[in-house]
Amino acid sequence: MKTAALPRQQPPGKSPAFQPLYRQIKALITQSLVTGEWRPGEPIPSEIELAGRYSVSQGTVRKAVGELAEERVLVRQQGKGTFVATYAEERSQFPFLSINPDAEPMRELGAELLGLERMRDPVSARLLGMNATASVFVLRRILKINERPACYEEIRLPAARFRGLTTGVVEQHECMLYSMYEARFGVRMLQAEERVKAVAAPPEVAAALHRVPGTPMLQIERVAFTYGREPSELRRCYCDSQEHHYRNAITG
Amino acid sequence: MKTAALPRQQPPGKSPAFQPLYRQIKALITQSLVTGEWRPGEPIPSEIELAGRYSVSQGTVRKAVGELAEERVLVRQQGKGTFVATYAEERSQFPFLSINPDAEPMRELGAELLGLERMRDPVSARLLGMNATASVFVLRRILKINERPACYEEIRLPAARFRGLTTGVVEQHECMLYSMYEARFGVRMLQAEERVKAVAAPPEVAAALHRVPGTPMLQIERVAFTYGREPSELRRCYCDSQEHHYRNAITG
DNA sequence: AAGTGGTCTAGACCACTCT
DNA sequence: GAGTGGTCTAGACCACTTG
Repeated sequence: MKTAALPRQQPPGKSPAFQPLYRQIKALITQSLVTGEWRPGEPIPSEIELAGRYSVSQGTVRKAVGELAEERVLVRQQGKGTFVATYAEERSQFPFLSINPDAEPMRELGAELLGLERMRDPVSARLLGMNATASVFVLRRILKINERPACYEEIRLPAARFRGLTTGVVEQHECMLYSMYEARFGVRMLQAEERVKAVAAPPEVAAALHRVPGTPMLQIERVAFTYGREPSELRRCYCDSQEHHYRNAITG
Repeated sequence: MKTAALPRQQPPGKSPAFQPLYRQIKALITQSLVTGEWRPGEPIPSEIELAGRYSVSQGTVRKAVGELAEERVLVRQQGKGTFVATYAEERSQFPFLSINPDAEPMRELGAELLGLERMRDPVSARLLGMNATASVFVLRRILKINERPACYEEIRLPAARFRGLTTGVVEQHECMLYSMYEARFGVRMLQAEERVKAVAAPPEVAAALHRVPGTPMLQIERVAFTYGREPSELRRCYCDSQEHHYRNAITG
């Protein structure tokens, strides 16, 4: 059986930047996602078509698509095709939400919008990889789990990426912010990093969650990333953990 | 090219319990790990040998081993072989540790043993999947990060699995409990689930960590699982989050 | 040089979905 | 029945490690 006489972008061996063929294919597919050639919810070409397009075997395409599927960038459905992942129709509700009720199951998520403003904030701008003078949107809301207030959230978004954001847009999508980001602004969040601390609730947070000031609460700081690991959202969340907890599954 | 005329343990199709061949191979390999045929740190047979042993192709073995490597049950080393994962020589220090210093990098982990007792505890026994009258070891200690006290931990272990545990054994392995479990008792932890809350520090915890009672602290409850997802360790940790935080990376 | 895992191909058959 | 992803095989070549 003859071997692929295909042009490799990097010769194997010494080169530190060498990537196997399937990684190169993976990068090409990712590129098509970034440029919007295939949009969330849409099918991408079949494996056989992609193999032809990139002049590699189906197996190589499978390995590239497999990694993207593992990262939940793509979703494979046997018999139907491979689709760009989307929050819109996904049954995997509540992306990135680690807060759960202690006793009951999570039934319903709601949000009460407190305010939306646009401002300059050099610290946030830096964390979002922007120029220090760039504007950010600041959105404050109360998260309700099973109809009880659970969290006070402050969300910071780069104004450049979210041009035209209004309270109307937010209210239209209720609590499904990530679904809104994707549908209205084409920004899909893929990863997030959180830092959790225990703090005494500041007065305005305590008031909003109907607790006495100073109640111990979880303070959760999150940075969320889009394609290419670009930071595109900052959150600071104060969570009342008297009836809720932060859940995490760790693997070795 | 002829197709495998091999005995499948489950005919494909309707059967809900059907598992592809590589999963069956994976189960057989896992079995050999459970029985101790291959022990932590040791190499398992080469892919070609395994293919012969199970009468499948190397590709099928690769897929089974690949999944186990992803789950960090096995470790592949190009040119050398495939090894059973172990904490002993691993550079991946501090398994399951989510606490990090805010400012400095994590340099050094230390522990001060407060006590070890054996007792009956029906609640813990139930969580560990044991008979309610079974005994558990209770181990209390203070975790020090970069030489500063950071956490107060209570650890509960099933006495049956950890027969012969003494303070001497614990002190000999210092803070490396998981490495000790593996080396002394053949119990390797693979997964853990944590629930985090913010609470006011109880008096004895506050005293141990040199804080005033009532200081907000993270309360982290953990269940850790061995092969086959058997719960084998319970932890409750109070963590002073004034100079530390709980870190979590979430993926989609 | 021999042995190991890592990549890639080519082709077969299967299960599933849709028309 | 046609098309899709899912599994499995067989064989080639590569990179890496060890003697």
